[in-house]
Amino acid sequence: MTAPKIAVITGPTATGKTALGVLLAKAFNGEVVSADSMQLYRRMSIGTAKPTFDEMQGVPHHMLDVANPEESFSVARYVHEADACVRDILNRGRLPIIVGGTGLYIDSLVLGRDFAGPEIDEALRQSLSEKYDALGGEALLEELRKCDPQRAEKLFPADKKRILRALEVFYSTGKTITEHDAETQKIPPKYDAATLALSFENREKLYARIDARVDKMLEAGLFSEVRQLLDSGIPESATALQAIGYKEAALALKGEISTDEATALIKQESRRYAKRQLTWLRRKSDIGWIYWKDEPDFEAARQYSTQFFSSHGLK
RNA sequence: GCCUCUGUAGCUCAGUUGGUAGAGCAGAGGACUGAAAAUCCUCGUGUCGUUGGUUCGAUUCCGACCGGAGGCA
Repeated sequence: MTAPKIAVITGPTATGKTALGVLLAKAFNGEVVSADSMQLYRRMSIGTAKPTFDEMQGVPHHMLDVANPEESFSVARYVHEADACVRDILNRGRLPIIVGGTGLYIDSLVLGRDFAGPEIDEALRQSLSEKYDALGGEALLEELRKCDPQRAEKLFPADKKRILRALEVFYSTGKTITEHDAETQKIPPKYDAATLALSFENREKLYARIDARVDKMLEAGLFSEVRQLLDSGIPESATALQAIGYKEAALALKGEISTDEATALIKQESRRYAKRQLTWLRRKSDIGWIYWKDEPDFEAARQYSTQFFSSHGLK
């Protein structure tokens, strides 16, 4: 039994993934499955550059608007729901094209990762968090060292999230996260993905494009979108408010920083985000990279992509 | 025109009682298995404005010049 073939289009933010995804979906009888940790929230469209109705050009898109901003989402839930979409598309004889910039989501979906434990024990997470805040990172890292020295070795005291998660996995399943990871690594990839990544030949071009897109978002009404979210009473701790553009706009709306400062911050954070995305992607060897020179050249990309997908057995 | 202050890393500045210099920010690189647009780790050579002088040795002291800020006329 061989893994079903699917396509993936990824790359840092503002490189034209959405447009290329639609273009290829039309060429390959495909449907788009978004892999974006923020576009999946409803009422967050401008700041997440969510594809508009026109941009979709009739191509079905999945995993957009599947959660409310006040909900907390997770990779596990993404894999669960996105995988159902992918199977459904395959069953209907069409090609699933995963489009997005959230590397962890893409990898987890493609590899068919199974996450440790049935559900998050919110009470346990909460108590560990309080303990971390009270005793400090070194103390919790020491606690982890006693049950999972290998994992503790890799973590730094300040990495609260990962220390807590490692402890959480051990306390709720009795198995260390190291053991769990080793087991999931043995599982063969669930899908045979042909992965394309978009970027620019030089960093300045990418950054200029990001800056320009932020300006467009502001013109399109990012601030009023954020205002509406805040007025709807979503908690400040909501994952959705960690989105770049939203957290900074929220600060400005509360009067803590000026709109100019917010704008500059949004641009800077977006650039840093793109850098992290590149770091994530660079370690992967089996990616077909498309580097734009000045502007995206979708005709050239279509040719390259068609060839790339064909060589991976997609048609 | 005169006086005072000032010119050190992309930016803001510290410092060297004379032995060629260091922070924050910016930036770069990396990690990443249930918050991932999140979270975390690492990385600082630059004609110390230019040019003369003093000195074994000057970015540090002295002079001139150039640029900036303020004050007096």
